[in-house]
Amino acid sequence: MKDITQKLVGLLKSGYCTPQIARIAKKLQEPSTTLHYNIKKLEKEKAVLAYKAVFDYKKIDEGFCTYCLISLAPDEYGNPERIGKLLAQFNEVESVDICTGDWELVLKVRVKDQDAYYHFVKNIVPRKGIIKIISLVSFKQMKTEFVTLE
Amino acid sequence: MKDITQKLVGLLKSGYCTPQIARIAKKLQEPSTTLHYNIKKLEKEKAVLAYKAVFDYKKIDEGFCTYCLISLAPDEYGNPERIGKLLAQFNEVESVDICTGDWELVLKVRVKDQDAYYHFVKNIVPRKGIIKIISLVSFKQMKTEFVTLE
DNA sequence: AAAGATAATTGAATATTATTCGAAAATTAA
DNA sequence: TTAATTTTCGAATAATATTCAATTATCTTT
Repeated sequence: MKDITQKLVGLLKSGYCTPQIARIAKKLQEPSTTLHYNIKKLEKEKAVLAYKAVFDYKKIDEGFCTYCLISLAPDEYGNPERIGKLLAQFNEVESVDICTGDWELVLKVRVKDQDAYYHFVKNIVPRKGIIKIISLVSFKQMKTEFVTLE
Repeated sequence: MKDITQKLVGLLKSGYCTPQIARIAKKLQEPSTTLHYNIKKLEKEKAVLAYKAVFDYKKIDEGFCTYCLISLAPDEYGNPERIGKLLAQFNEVESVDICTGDWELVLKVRVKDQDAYYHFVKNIVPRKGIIKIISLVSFKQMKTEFVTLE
């Protein structure tokens, strides 16, 4: 049997979706052509970056979620974006922010379990420029990507 | 003129989208009916919570983003979910996690600017049960919701 | 204020796309 | 091995997005 699921999840995680114009039109009581026009405008302005799926990550083997607070070496202060860009490339990384304060980078990371996270931190993160990492492990996700769980 | 944009953004932020089966079918070189079946299966299993838009938040007046680390009072340790649930209800809150360590709650918050954030923290967060809040302000978002910026 | 330019709204027609259905193949259970 | 269940997939249909052209509204310039 083909296992399409993995590929499917991979695509839907960051794209390959589209707005439901007819449903929105009904909801807002406006002609669908008007909504079509307004949606295309948002897209043209690049206010919309993507249309995507939000998952119950436990069910797609990404149940272990952490916030990763990263301190950079002083010689990296100049361009935290270098390391940020590097970390953004990993599929396990949901978000990368360059922040104020003691931790110059904040990541949100999703992996299968603690072992996978250990592997992530051990092999992937300790690149030169990173001085210290604090991991805040999520026990329970109550809201994600503006979507409330349960 | 109707200002549909606000309502539109509100809906697309957490739903009212759908997968593009034909496009996925072409990409994966599979019949669209097979993909349809597999997508419906994911939905039935509730592995998919929603289909939604990801925005360039600067362009929809939510350019100010922070991570909010919250310490709870000892008498709230028993059910951090009470406060979590409460905070999850705000539109400004992208995510709520119950975490290990010094901060029992971690929020991701999006508002227009620093003033709006001050208002959020001042009026909304200081509910009984919350002892301390640390705000990590994002200077630059390099990746959000699995979508890379730029 | 007026005139012209630009942007937004909308219905009708068309093009795409999702969905249903049924049959066959594959997998799993007994 | 057989029976039950799940998955694949083509053909037909239903639903939806998109294009187009005309009208209305808004903004700009004088």
